[in-house]
Amino acid sequence: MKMESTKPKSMEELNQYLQEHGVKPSYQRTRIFEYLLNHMTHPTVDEIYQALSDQIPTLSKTTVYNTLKAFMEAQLVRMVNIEDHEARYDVDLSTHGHFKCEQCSTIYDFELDMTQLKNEFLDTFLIKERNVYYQGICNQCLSKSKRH
Amino acid sequence: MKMESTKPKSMEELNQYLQEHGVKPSYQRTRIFEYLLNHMTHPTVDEIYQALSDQIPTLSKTTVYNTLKAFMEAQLVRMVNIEDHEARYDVDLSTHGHFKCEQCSTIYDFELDMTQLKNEFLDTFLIKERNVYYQGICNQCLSKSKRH
DNA sequence: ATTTCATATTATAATCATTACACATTGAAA
DNA sequence: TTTCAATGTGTAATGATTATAATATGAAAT
Repeated sequence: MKMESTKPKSMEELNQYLQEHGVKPSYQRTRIFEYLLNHMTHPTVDEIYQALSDQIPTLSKTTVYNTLKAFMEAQLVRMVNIEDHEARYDVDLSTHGHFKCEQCSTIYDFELDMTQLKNEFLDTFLIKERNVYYQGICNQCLSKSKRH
Repeated sequence: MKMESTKPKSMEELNQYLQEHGVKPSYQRTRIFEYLLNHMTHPTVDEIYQALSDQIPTLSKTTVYNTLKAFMEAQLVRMVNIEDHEARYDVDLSTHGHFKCEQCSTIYDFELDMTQLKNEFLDTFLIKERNVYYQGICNQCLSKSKRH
């Protein structure tokens, strides 16, 4: 099953997807994965916890941490460390870079052709993960400040 | 004054360099900058503090934090966030990527030609900083494990 | 159905990096 | 030498994450 489509997924579909990827589904895990699918804005642990604890009053923040760790190990999510001291999570596993706007704090995804980057030095290295983080001011904030 | 050369710098030279870049020199600041120049291994705050507190017994970790913050604002150092929850610092301001070995935890610098990365989406964005972080296993660790 | 047992969840406490704050020190200008 | 701002220091507070121990769950075995 592909998770790319924007069509809402049923709990059954999500459970099956988790199982296929070696993660035993549970109510909490499924709901957390569902949240990540519906909020591809690189949420933090706290954002996930706050959003879901309304609907799942017993939810523990530890569970969110444990679940994201399990997702990471199963390679279902990617950690985004563009901010200091706050891990963010991304279900979009396609190759892309992240741009963080200093003003509005939005994190944008952008396409990235890594194959363009040749590097002889790393030829003898085993590269498992590539992260590209840019920072600056996004076009929205730029046009806002121009208007004043 | 260029700080690239590997030749040891006198306190006077370092003071002058800091002053030129808008940082008022003090004994602590000069010694911390000297440490960064002599240890381009992307040290953490704690590593800097531990190393220097022997020679400067009154040194406070807060001073290390404050000093690095001042260096950052003066654009004398670069923060490396390749590890979760631990900022590292780099006096090498040239364009380069960082590779972290999962096994030996060494952080390698590698050359990087960012101009190769074209991206239309970001054309309207103001990019101030670019960070490229790779992870995997370095050639040293690879050859070690092959031998067994 | 009941027991068993591993796994998942939860609440709490502990840890670690970082920041805030209040006070002490320095160093240069008046 | 007085003054004043900037710098340094020690301690406490913060915030994210991890460790731990107790409870709950859920499936296999009886």
